[in-house]
Amino acid sequence: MQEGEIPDGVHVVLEGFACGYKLLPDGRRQIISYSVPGDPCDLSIALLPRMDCSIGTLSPALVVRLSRERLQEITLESPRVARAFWQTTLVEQAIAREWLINVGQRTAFSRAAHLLCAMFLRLRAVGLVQENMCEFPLTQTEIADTLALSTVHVNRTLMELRRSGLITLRDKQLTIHHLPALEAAAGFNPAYLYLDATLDDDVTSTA
Amino acid sequence: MQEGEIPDGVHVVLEGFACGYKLLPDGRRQIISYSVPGDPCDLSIALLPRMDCSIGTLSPALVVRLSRERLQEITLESPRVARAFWQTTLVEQAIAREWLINVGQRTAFSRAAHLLCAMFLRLRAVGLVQENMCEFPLTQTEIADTLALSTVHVNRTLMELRRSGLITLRDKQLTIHHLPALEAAAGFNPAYLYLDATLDDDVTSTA
DNA sequence: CGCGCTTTTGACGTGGGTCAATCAAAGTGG
DNA sequence: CCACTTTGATTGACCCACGTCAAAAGCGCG
Repeated sequence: MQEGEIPDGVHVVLEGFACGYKLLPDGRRQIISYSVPGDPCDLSIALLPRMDCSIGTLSPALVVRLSRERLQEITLESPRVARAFWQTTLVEQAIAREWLINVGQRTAFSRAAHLLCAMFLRLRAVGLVQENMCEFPLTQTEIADTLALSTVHVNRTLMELRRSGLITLRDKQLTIHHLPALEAAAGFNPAYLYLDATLDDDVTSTA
Repeated sequence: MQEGEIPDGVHVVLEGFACGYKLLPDGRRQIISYSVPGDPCDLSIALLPRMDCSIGTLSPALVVRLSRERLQEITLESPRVARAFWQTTLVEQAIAREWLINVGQRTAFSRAAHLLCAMFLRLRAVGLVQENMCEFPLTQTEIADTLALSTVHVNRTLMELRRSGLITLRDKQLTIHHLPALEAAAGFNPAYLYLDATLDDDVTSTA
C-alpha cells in the first residue's frame, strides 16, 4: 500500500512483521515503524484523509482488516475503545520519537543495539521470545533503511556486535546473550515502550 | 518540565514557542517536536502514565493548562472531542515521521531548508506570517539539536542558505524569498502537515 | 548448475564533527 | 558612562565515522 493512497480500512498484523516507510525521490528509503503481531500498521487512516507513508511486510504475514466505516461506528459508540486507539497512537508516537533520537544522536553501534533491544522487548511482550531468542527476519538492507545507515556499514556493525559477544544473528533468528549488556551498549531505556502500564484502565484509575 | 515526571495537565501554547526534547546521558539533546500557538505540547500525558520527553519554551510564551481530570471527563463525555484529540495526535505523529526522514536521509542543507519550510507553513496556518516573514526565535544551538547537527555546521549551513538567496534570517525574523525554491531545495511536500483537511467533520463526511 | 539475492570484505572518499579562536550584542553592576 | 561577563554567531584547521564503489563469496531455488 502506497503513500498518499486513500485506503479503506485499518490493518492489524496477526502473524509476521510489517513496517511503514517513506521513499524519497532519489530512491532512498526510510523505515519509520514496525508492526509486530497485535499491532495495527496504519491507524492514521482512521482519522486522516490519506496515508502519510507506505506500508509493507517484512516477512510472510497474516493480517486482518477493519473497515473504516466500522471503525467510525465503534469509536463513536464506545468512548473507551476510542481512547484505547488514541492510546495506541500515543505509544506509537513515543516509539517514533525514540527512533528519532536513535537516528539523530547515536553511533552506528548503539543504534543497531537499540533496534535489537526494542524489537526483542516488543516481541517478548507478545510472547514471541523463547529463552533469549526471537525471530528477526530483516535483511541488512532493511536494517540499513531503518537506522539510516548504508548496508555496508550495517554489515560491519552487526559483525562487531557479534564479535563483542552480545548477540547471535543467523537464519533470521536473533539471540541476545546478555540483555542488560546490550541495553547498556545501546543506551536503551525501555520506559518509552510502555510495556508495563499501557492499559486504558490503569490510566483512568490513577487519574 | 522533565522527562519521566507525572504532570497533571495538558499545556496548550497560546503565544510563543515551545518544544519537546530528550536529553542523553552524555549531555546531547534532541528536540523532537515544536509547539506553535494553538498546539498542545504534551498531549501524551492524557493517556500515558508519564512523560516520555521533557518540554520547554523557545521564547517567552503564554500557556494554558487543562487538568488531567477535566480532560478525562471531556473525552469520555464527548466522543467527537476525543476524536479531535486523537486526530491531533495523528498529525503530530506524521510530523515526527517526516522529522525522522529529515534527520535520517537529507543533507544538512536540505534538512535546514525543510525545517524552515515546515515552521513557516505552520505559522502561516495560524496567521503568524506577514508577507513572507515570520518570527523565528531559535538559536543556532537549538536548530542544531533539532536537526541533529553541530552548531558549527548549522552556522555554515544557514550562511549557505543566505548566500543562495533563499532566506534572510536576522533578529529572530525569518524571511523566505521564494517559497517554492526553498521547498524544492528541501524536498519538501506539505501534505504531511495536514493543514488542508484536518477537521474532524471532513473525515466523517468522507467516510 | 546457473541466476538472484543477500552477506561480506577491501580501498578510498567526504560530509559533517571537534576544537579553538574571534567577534558582536546585550546585560550588569559600579 | 564604562569595564566586565555572558551568550550567541562566525570562521579556520584538522579529523573521523560512515558512505561509495567494487568485487567476492554464500545460498537458496527453479
